[in-house]
Amino acid sequence: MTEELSPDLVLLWRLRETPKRGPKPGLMVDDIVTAAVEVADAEGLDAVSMARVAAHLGNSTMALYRHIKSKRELLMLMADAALEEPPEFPADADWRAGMTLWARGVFAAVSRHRWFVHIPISAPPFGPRNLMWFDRALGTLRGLDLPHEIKYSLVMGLVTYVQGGYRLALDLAAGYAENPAPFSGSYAAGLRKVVDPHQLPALAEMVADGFFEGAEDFEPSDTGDFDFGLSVYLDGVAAQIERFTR
Amino acid sequence: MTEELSPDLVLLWRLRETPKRGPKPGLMVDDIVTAAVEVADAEGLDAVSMARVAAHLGNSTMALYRHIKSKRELLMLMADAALEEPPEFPADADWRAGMTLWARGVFAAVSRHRWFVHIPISAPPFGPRNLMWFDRALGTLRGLDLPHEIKYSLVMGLVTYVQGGYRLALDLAAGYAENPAPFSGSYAAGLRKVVDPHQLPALAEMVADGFFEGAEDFEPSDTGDFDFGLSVYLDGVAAQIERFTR
DNA sequence: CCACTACTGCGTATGAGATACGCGAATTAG
DNA sequence: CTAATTCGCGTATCTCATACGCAGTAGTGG
Repeated sequence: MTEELSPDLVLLWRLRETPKRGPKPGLMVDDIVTAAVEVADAEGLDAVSMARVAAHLGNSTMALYRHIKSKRELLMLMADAALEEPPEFPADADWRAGMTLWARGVFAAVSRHRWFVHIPISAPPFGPRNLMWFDRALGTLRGLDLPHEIKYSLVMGLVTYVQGGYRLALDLAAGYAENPAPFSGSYAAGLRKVVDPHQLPALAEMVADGFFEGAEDFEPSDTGDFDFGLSVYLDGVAAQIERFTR
Repeated sequence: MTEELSPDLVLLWRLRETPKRGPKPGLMVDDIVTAAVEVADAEGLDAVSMARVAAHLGNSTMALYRHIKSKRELLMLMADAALEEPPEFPADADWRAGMTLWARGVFAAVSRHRWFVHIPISAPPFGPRNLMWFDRALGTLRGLDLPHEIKYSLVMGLVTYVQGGYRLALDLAAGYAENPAPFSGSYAAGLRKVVDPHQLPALAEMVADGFFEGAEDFEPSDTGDFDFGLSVYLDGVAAQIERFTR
């Protein structure tokens, strides 16, 4: 019954037993991942090439392939490493406080590793850190008498919303930092030029009222907008909980 | 006062006037974008290289650069092209029906162009189609006496949630199609091997109850999960509307 | 202590991809 | 006609991921 474990799983959970024969490895998977994370933190995900990571380690490019099958695998490992350990959640917090803390925790981790949101996802969460965060999110609903399926869906929604929101915020911030005025001076000025009140009535109304005027600054530290969005989702969660527990 | 328009804007809105001198162009921006979209539809976003798109058009690679400054620009144009025209929304629908229709419309468009969710966003929405969809979303809140800022935030939340949800769903489906059993047989089997009840109590509980057992199939046609998430968010919107209008 | 075996690091080579640069041909304004 | 443009595209450079295989190393069984 000791079924074969998949290579991805072995890698993510560092389950490979150290070989008896052969030379001592001068390099470990963790070293590679750490180096890749450092490169990404400093210069962004695009700067993470096998050559770049190897140089950061003082090794040659091809040495990495002894420990990692492909760059895809490296990215998968980075995605787990970026999430760090989730913080301790107070046991007495209700679900809403818990989810808010959870979102802030994700924000803290992602802020330190902004490239996280760009790693392509191709499989359900499976790394140790990913599962830890998933567990903590589920944990906020502990004690509530909800079907597993509802809990799961509510948490998946939370994950989706939080990651989507951070991705949008960070992308805009990065785009803005790189090119502060993509559309002739300002977003508002650009909109005024192309928005036709007949074609886009609702938008035109906001433009006319000057709503976009001050909004040049897309700093993600400006979490006000994001927090509001989160509270909207949490209001929805509250409604569902009420519906199911009454 | 005729301020200079930015190149991106000119390109997105096709505002460049046709030059008087020189040979007739045998190629237009729209041809290139259409070809790129066809390639992406058929073989995915990774297959979209300048060479591939040019070959699809029967032109040489470098010919494209006469019309497009960089691949980034091409992707930007593709992102707008993928969104097609939004459908007509019934005028008598309330905001909730409107947002639901909106989400379904996005789903329909994205389903035809699954690569859409992978195009990196680096600036606020500005293409004609993007603004059209944005306007329609704002339009669902017409007639409600809400501050612009609240409407804007509610719509941004909707966009975030819907795109995030589709991205997740499509990525998992793609990953599953490519590698149906990434973790020794099944997700459930893999989880059973690595989830420690002391480390991950909430998750372990679900695993023990067999919750993940049947969930091998990550088909995005399975919109039930997504619809539920959307309804959660819309419940939140309802709560906000109630708070602000009464 | 020796041969064997399972490993290690890494050099070389291949093939794709983006894109700078600039040439020569086409087209029209004056 | 001549000069001003603008077009298509060939050539070349640089960056990457990665297949392949060699040579050296450390336990192991004789």
